[in-house]
Amino acid sequence: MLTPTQLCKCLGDDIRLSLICLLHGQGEVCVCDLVEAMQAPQSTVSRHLAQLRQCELVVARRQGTWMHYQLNPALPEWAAVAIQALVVPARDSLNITFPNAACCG
Amino acid sequence: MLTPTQLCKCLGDDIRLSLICLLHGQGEVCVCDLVEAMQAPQSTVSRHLAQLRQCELVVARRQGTWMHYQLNPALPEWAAVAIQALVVPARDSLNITFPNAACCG
DNA sequence: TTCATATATTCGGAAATACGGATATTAGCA
DNA sequence: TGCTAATATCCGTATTTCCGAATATATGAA
Repeated sequence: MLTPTQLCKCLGDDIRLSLICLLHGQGEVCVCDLVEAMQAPQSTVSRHLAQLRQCELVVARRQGTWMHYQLNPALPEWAAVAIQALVVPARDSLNITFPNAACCG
Repeated sequence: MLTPTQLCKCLGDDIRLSLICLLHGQGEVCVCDLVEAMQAPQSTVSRHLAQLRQCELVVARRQGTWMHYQLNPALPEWAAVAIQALVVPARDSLNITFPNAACCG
């Protein structure tokens, strides 16, 4: 089960926190969009997504060859509150911009 | 200035998060009490306190040979909210118990 | 001064984490 | 089947973080 220390470790990385920002309030997002938004190698993004999955901060759904990620809708209340508090300032400091197009329609 | 990533990095360690829990809602606490509560070497506790100071999560006040730490009362609002959300579950998962005595009266 | 106490810093080594190219896996399609 | 696209995993390396004994610093008291 998710502990506060684990949550903080997970969010204490620019790439992972950016991914959480991209997913927050967005419903499902496809990996290719996340890779494009991050401008980082695909293996790097995938590795960080795996870590977020491992901590159960996000959940994935396969649709054909695509994977759609979203924030885990069943987060513990305290975790949802903490994430909510962090996302707004993180969007600023990390300069998050959502890619305008969906790669997988 | 404190960024969300920095805050999370700081809190993503059992010792540092425990220190924050010990300070939260306690006013000032002396280092010797923190060392006793943590049951960790003095140099370890001091090093982590320095990191928390560096991020401005805590502030210190010298009184003679003693140092008194407290949560930075001027934290950005979002940081205060995030910490508040984390402290309660952290007290459970980290098994925080405040030492009954003050070493420095 | 000198000593004792409280705390901070240094430092070398161990452990954990991050990286990204290469490769493996999975699914759809011809 | 065989091919392609999307994603995940592997693996050697580089970087970061953590540890705690030893040492340094700062303060008060004798």
